[in-house]
Parts: sequence; C-alpha cells; structure tokens
Amino acid sequence: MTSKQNTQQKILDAAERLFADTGFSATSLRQITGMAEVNLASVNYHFGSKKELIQAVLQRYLAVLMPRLDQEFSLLLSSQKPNDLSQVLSVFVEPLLELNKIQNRGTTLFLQLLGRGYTDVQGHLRWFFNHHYGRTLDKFVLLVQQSCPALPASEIFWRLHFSLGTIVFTMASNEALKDIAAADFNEVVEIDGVIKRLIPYLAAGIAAPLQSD
Amino acid sequence: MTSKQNTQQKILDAAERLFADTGFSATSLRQITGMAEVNLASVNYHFGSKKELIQAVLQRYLAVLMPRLDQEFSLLLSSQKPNDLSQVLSVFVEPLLELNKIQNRGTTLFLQLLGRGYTDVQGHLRWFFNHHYGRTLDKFVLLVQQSCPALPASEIFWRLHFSLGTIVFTMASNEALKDIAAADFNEVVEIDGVIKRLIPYLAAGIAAPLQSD
DNA sequence: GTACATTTCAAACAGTTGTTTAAATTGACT
DNA sequence: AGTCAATTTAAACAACTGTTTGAAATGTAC
Repeated sequence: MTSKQNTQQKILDAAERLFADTGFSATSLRQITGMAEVNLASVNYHFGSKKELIQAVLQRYLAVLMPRLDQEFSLLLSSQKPNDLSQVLSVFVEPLLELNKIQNRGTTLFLQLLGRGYTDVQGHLRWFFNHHYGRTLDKFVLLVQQSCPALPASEIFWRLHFSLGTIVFTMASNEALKDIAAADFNEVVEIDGVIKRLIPYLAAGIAAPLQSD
Repeated sequence: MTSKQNTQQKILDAAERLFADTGFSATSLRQITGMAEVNLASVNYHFGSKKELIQAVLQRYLAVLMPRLDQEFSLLLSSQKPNDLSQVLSVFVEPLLELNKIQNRGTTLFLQLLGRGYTDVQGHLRWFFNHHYGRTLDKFVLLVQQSCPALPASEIFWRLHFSLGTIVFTMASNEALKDIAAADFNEVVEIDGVIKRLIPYLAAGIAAPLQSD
C-alpha cells in the first residue's frame, strides 16, 4: 500500500522534492507536512529540527554514493600510471546514475539538492559534508593532480571549484535549462545527457594550458 | 560629510552589502535599515517594495556595465574575421573591473549579486535582466558562435550555461574561496586575479572538442 | 512667518516561520 | 482485559517577515 509507508519516509519524500524545487530555506515545514499528509509536529518529533531533516534528506543519497565513489577512487589510485582526466571524471557517471535505483529521478533530485546545499545555506551542510566525506574528496583531488602534473596545486584548487560551480549551478537550474533546450533546439535532454555533456567541458577546462603572463 | 548622503544611497549601500553576503531573501529590510541607520519605512517610501529595491541595487551596476559591453560586442562583430574565443571573453575584464569606480569593491559586489540573482530568486530578476539587456546578450552569443564554428548552436547553449554556473558560483562563494586559497596555498588573490584565472578555464571548456559517441 | 510638499518616524498590521506543549490515539505485549 | 510506550494530533507559542498608517519633523518658496 502506498499510503501505509511510515511517516518518516513520507516526510523525506515530500521534503526532497520541495527542497530540490525551491531550495531549503524557501520551503516551509508546513508545505512539507502538507504534501506528505502528516501532522506538522511530526517533523520535529522524528527528525528533531528542520536542519536535521535537511541533513537526513541528503544523507539518504550520500550514504550510497560516497562509499561507491571512494572505492572507485581507491581503485584508480592503486594503478601505477597516472590516469587520463576524462577517465577520472567519468568515475562519477555510473554511481550518480545508480541513484535512480533509490528513488524515481534520484540522480536529478540529488544533484539539485547538492546545488541547493551550496547556494542556499553556507554553514551546517558544508561542515556536515566535509566531516563525513572529506577523506573521499581528498582522494579525488589527488587523482586530478596526478593526471595534470603540469598544473600547480593552487591552480587545480581554483579550477576544481570552478567546476563545482558548473555542476551545482547546472543542476540547480536543471529544469529551466531543459525547458529552454526543448523550446529553442527541439532537444529532449535527460539527466544522463547533461552529465555526459559536462565531462568534456570540465575536462578541457581543468586541463587548460596556463596563461603566459 | 559621509553621514550627510541622502537616505536612498545609504539604503542602496547597505542593501548591496547584505544582499551580496547572505542573499536577497535571507536579508530582511530591518537588517538593511539598521545598517543604513534609517527608518524601516523609508525603503517602501523610496523604492516601493523589497523587490524593487533589489532591482535598483543591481541596476546601479548594470546601467554602467551593459552599455559598455554592448559597445565592445558591436565593435568585435563589425570586424570581418571571426575572433578568438579568449579575445571575446576578455572583453568582459576591463568593464567589470571598472565597476570599482562606482563603489569600493564594486566588481566583487556586483558579481556576487549576479550570483545571488541566479540562485536566490527565479522569477522577477531573470525577467528584468532579459527585458532590459537581452539584445546585448544576443550579440555575445553570436560572437561565441562565430569563434566556434565547429560547435552546433545547442552545444554552445549548454556550454555557455555551464560557464555562467562557474562565474556565478565562484563569485557567490568568493570570500570563502579567497580564505581557503590564503590558508592552504599562501596566496592572496584579488578579484582581478580570479577573473584572469577564469578566462583560460572558460575558453578551454567552451571550445572543447565534441565527444565521439 | 505662513503655506505647502517632502521626508522621517514610531507604531501597528496581517501574515509567516520553526518549535513546543499536553492531550488523544495507536500499537504491542502480558 | 489492562499496562506501558510510541506516535499522532490540534493548539498555541514567540519570533520574525514586508507593508501600511497617520502624525511629527524638516525643507522650500512666497
């Protein structure tokens, strides 16, 4: 029975949709409990606070995604030769697309939430993420450094953040971009299409030659 | 006298700082009027509403920047040969940096506000911008298409939005990035340093070869 | 100085927010 | 049946939001 799932899950499902669509702070608990058809107070009862609900929504995906990524990174690091940058970036594709198994449109929802996490709130989510998954991120940075030996570490730092901006922004405005692409170019682009368009763009940007001056 | 500037300007100055730091919707009129040391009601008296105040804050920069960009774009379009992509992108540098003449840290503030405009609100700012400056933007897109004749228009559309994401995100988290760069790499990076790092990254990404599959 | 328009001000408005409370309901186990 | 804990519920809480009001203050022109 679809109506017999427990309250916590109904809240998480409604929350992630609303959070992804309109952002964390713009979504009220009354909207969430209204869509989930549960009582307002149940959010605080089951999750403690809105802040903790936000973290729980993200954690549902991160708990699956990050260990997989960590494993793939370790595998690439153990190979002797430095890896091609496109290969390193392509590691993200499959684990991200498998988030669709957790939930309908899981990949899209997660990436939108990630975007919201960076643009909406500054504090607690960044800490939450670094605290839980900082080690995994370090492996990824190391891989990129190995595949771009000509670039100083500081330049890689900046370019990876440039790339994070691309991803986060693209996913946050994903719906709008899809609509424009459909209207202006008669293109139907799904989330995997966007991801595969991103790889060559990001790879070229990160590995761009240093300017002379 | 610094304290004798009129109320409107005091409101605009305070508003742009708070908007840039914490976003439009997260900034309350009471914060703004508190920092500006004016009465709460004066915002509605002078600007009508918070929405119109946001537009006025952006307009102070856009009214200077966009005509300059439009002029530069027209100049490049009138040259017979297609222009190098890096040249096209470099057109932004000087006009952006001249925003520092309008205000202390004007360039940084404007770019942060631009970022907030895309991540914070969806509706009225996008309309406001397209309505006032859509023609100028079209010229820029045309220039990019001319300098990348191998890329289909739809691909350029996606890649320009990827690039917008980079810019917007980088500027929104500019302060945090500067701090990290200073702590981890002993680097002092000002806004013009960030802009000049962006150009080769963006140029390489936009002009990246199409993937085969 | 009188008249008039512009601007400032404190106060209140109606609406929303996240959170808490205490009573009512449900469930499981004896 | 009865007991106890887990859960749900409606109501209220205090704090905050953007906006409006009408009186007070200020500036300007005659």
